[in-house]
Amino acid sequence: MFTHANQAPAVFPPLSWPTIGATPSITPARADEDLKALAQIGTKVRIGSGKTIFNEGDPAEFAYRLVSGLVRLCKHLSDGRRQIVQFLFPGDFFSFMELTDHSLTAEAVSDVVLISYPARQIANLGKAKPSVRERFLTLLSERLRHMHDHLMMLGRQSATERVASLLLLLFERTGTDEDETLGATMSRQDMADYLGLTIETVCRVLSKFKRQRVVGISSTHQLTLLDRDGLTALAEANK
Amino acid sequence: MFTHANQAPAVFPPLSWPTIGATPSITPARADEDLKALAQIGTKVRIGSGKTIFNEGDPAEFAYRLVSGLVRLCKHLSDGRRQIVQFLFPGDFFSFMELTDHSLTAEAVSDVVLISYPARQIANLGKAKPSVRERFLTLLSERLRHMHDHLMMLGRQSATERVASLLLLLFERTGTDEDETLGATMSRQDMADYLGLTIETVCRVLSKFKRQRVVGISSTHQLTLLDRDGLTALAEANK
DNA sequence: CGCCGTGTTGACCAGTTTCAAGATTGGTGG
DNA sequence: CCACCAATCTTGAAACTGGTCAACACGGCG
Repeated sequence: MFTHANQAPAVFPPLSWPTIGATPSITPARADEDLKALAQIGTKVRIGSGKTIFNEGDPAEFAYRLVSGLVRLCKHLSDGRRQIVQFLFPGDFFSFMELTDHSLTAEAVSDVVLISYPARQIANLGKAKPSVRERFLTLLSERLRHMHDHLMMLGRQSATERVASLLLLLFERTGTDEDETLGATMSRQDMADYLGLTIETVCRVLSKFKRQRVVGISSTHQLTLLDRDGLTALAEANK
Repeated sequence: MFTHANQAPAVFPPLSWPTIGATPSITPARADEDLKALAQIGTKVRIGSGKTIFNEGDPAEFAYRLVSGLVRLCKHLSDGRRQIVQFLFPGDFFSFMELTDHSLTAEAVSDVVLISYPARQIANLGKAKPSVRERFLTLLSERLRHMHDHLMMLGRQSATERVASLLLLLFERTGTDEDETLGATMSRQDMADYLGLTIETVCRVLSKFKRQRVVGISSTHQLTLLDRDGLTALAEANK
């Protein structure tokens, strides 16, 4: 259902840590070791499409790694407004390093398989293995950086730029090449709530992209990447 | 020039870590110890208003703590659009835990005094004292949470709600009480770039607030907090 | 086969931006 | 000390982007 982003033909779960910037102190051997240690304490969980994994405010008793499917992390306002803060793809860790309560709600966008790790054991592992802690820290930093881009997008970019950016992200993270169809599928509402737009605006921009032959839209609303460079040009703004 | 947020009448720099959520494992004694260790490796620096402290992409050779004044962290687009990601107040740490390069530009909003710590020594201190590392990690987590709120603001809130939120933040962080005037001062452009709005919109909203007697605006554009509850109601949206 | 949920499109509307004209303050130099 | 200039803030009017409301299309499912 989902393709794994740029990864060696690995079985579930992906056997590597997410690619992160050069971290000289962490050798591949060490990485594998860490992964093994983690594997010891994880439990596989299945979640149906649309189900809530945890709510904002719940005590953060587990950390997770997504194996397959798509998850959204979002924030809700009392009047129903919603902002999606992050989409999670297979291989992604989430809810690590939460202080005490979850600061976001996690929901399954599709049927999902994930591995849950008791927070307590993660903490212990962190104490025992500095390299693991180091790695989560790096993950946090990366997250922060992505957040900066998201802020810029919501604060300063047009609807066209936003939609183009999201599509690029989706094609990127699912390893979709030109002329391939996006494996991951999400509703227009999800796109809109990630982009700070309405469903209708997302639709209109997608229609425009279709007319411009940058993406294809099938009868079942599946998206095909037709012209990556064209899309990149539309997302523009990148720096 | 700047008042310190809810802090004991302390000399510069504030002698406490920023208040963070309950962290049972860190005792006050330990905290003081950490601060002392940090103080060993810091150097005081003075930066003039408007000057750049570091640019996005520069190698991250130092971490900082703001002593007095106001700093903005921002991202620039090639066409000049700008998004302010965070304002820093006295006592705030920044640029800790950067991977290799700075992901944001830091500029002095006012004349500023800060303490710079060589990244290398911070790393060493982190290795030697897990409690320090723990603390920076918590700071990162807190930052991430605040970022979620900022995202929601830019993605889903009206101009009125945004301006009200920023004012609340400023009054809060500078410890301004009702009928007091905001110590920290920033241009309308800075407000606009934090809020994802234009100068003119910020002006209009502020004028409205003035008419509603929620804030006062002096002839030198200084802001006075008149009705905190009124402002809170306007920021609404909170959850 | 026909309903239901989601996506698409159009017409109209609202909030925000853009453009442009003052107003006010602070600084500079006569 | 005052006139003038530059920078910033404020306000108004018009333009525009994106939002709202509403109709319709279409595929999935009972």
